[in-house]
Amino acid sequence: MGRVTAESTRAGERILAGLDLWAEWPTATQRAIVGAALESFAERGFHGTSLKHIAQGSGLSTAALYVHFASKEELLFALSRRGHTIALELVRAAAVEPDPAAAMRVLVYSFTRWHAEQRTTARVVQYEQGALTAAHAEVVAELRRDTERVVRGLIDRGVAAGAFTVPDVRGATAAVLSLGIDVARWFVPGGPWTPDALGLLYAGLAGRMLGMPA
Amino acid sequence: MGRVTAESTRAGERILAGLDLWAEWPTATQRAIVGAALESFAERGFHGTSLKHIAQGSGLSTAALYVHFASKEELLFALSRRGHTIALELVRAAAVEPDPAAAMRVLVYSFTRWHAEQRTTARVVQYEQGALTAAHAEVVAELRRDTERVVRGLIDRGVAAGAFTVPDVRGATAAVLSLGIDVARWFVPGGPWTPDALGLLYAGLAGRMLGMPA
DNA sequence: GTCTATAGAATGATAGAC
DNA sequence: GTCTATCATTCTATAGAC
Repeated sequence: MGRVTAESTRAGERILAGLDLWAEWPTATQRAIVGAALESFAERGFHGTSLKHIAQGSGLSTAALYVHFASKEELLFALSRRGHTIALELVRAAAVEPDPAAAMRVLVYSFTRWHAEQRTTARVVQYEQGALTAAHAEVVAELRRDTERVVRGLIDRGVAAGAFTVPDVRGATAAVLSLGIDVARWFVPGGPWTPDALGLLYAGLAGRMLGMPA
Repeated sequence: MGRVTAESTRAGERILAGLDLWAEWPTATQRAIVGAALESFAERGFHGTSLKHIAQGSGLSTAALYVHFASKEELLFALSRRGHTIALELVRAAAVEPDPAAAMRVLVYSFTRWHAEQRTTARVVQYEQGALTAAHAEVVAELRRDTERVVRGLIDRGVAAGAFTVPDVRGATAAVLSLGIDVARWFVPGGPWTPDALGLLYAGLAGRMLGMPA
């Protein structure tokens, strides 16, 4: 199994390296604002964050923020959409691998590692949807449905190929996604696992859930 | 396996029936306040909830709330502590079963079903800790550590007895808890699973993760 | 124990100078 | 594009009548 895990790691690392959260915000000021908002939203939540937090975190006045973003909620939306897009691209990149078992290992490795490494972004993505306007919430809901469809499609493919054995494909999809997503809630750097080690561990556990031969 | 799942269901149902969230609040007014707070905290989060929400949800004025609770944060703390205590009692009751495999099935079934059935309470328990004062956060953190210890202890016992095979006991503990906890985030009544069906499904998936013979 | 009224602070967002 | 100043509102919590 050593070879297999090393391959998953390398493929997963390549995928993660190809994703850049910041591509949407080219200027230093934008990045300072988005970075400060990200930190505060992740730590205190959207409603627990005031513009003063974001202003102080980015070294600007509250008034200056409005030159770059129309409102606090628009700032959250931009962040949430970008994070959801990254997560979707991540699972899509993993799912292109033809062998379902290998694809699933890479997917769970990357998805888990991303939730650990980018814990701040992931928290906002996974837990602050309720603060969006209805129209904005629908945009990210569609991205979430796409992500879920990719994972479900891969499990379907694995079952059809005889690589996986699952009692309930939708249930297995929910479980695989839950493992990764919940990492954003509990993971703290400096604990028992590096993001890499956790990704490998969870790839193995997900494989067992899907009835993959060890 | 039909017999085994039926037994897990019955044992889990007995445990859930023995737990009463409301025992701490005997009067109708208290229950109205706590119920309204629970709904709003779960839907909008602590910081997204104003006293007006709670007052309107309970049919009282905002001033009347202060007769029953010292502050909004004390109300959250009372709720969070009670919910954490229920979750701890739940896993403890499941872990008394001598056979590790049976105990784990009952534990995952009950824990998952509780997070689905009591989704409102579970959301506040799992996602609003950050809004507590440092002193109150420490109280619930200790309850969480106790819960984690019970699950870890059961996995240790199963490994020692040869009933489970896991590469990393702490990692397996995190994964088993994550499966149940994350249900509070995504579960909606009326979807593809009843809380009972999801509990059974996840008990099976957790068993596979732990290397339990089917 | 409940109410109306309100204090006192903080909030999201805007106006207008530079 | 950034600032200081400020508006209008909302918030948690309290005062005092019943």
